[in-house]
Amino acid sequence: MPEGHTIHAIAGRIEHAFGGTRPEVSSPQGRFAESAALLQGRELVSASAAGKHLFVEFTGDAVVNVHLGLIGSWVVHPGPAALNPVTGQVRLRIAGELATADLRGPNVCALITPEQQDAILARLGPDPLREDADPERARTRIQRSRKGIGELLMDQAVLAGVGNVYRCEVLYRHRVDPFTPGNALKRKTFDAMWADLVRLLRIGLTYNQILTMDDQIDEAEALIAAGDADTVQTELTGRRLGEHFERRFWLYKRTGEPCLVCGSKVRSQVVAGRNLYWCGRCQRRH
DNA sequence: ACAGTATGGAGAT
DNA sequence: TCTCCCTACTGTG
Repeated sequence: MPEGHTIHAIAGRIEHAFGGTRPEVSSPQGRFAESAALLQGRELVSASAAGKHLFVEFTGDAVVNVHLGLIGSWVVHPGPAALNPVTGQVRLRIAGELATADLRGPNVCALITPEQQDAILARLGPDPLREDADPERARTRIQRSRKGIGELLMDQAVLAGVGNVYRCEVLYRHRVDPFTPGNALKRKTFDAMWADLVRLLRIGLTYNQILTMDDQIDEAEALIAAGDADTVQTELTGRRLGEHFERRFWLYKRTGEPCLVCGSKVRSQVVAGRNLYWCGRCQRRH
């Protein structure tokens, strides 16, 4: 269930739970056992995210690089390992007195060096969730490309952290035809979509849920303004995953159903390896 | 029991 | 463009 907001949320929880401590590191499943043994007894310095990549840094220039892929998950449970029995395929477990974090089904779980981490960072486009993101890098690449914007948004070298739901929904929110060539996309349109992604991903990160409907966004921002966000971000496990708001989108997985604005049937087609949903009437080149 | 699905991406062809 | 990997859960027989 991971787009960039999920990965940043996990990094925050890992750092909050284990930063500055020397947790137990193990691989109940066995597939990361050798590396886990090397990390045992070291201090966990920090956890951070870039796009959909997660980095957990330990002392001694050891970095665990995790990529959840399509089906991975990393859940931080309250309480020590003794109170959290292993179930299923746990590739990596990090456990301390206060929390236990179980990683399952990752696409990547590897022990790397800081240099290798730099190499990964270098090939990622700007991440709307990072303060150091430079949207001009993404804009330049898009405006030099003849590929459709619906394809470019999924290219992590162009823009890091956006996945299939945010791609479909942000294009709809700005009424942009997904097949608009990058070099035909207006600068103003890109700037507006980038600003929107920054906003949407932040809300998604805070509530552990992708929200793209205006009424839900307004409600979430009101809760954040009222201080609710502090509660959410300091909880070990975050909000009960996906339960805080009703699951509802403009287009995502609504093939054949009426567009919520014009009523014409939502269309879908595989683009960049995943199902793209769009409205052929509302979304235009601009 | 088995098939199908999932907010991803790499490598082969 | 296809094929494969990773895991858990849902629906069907």
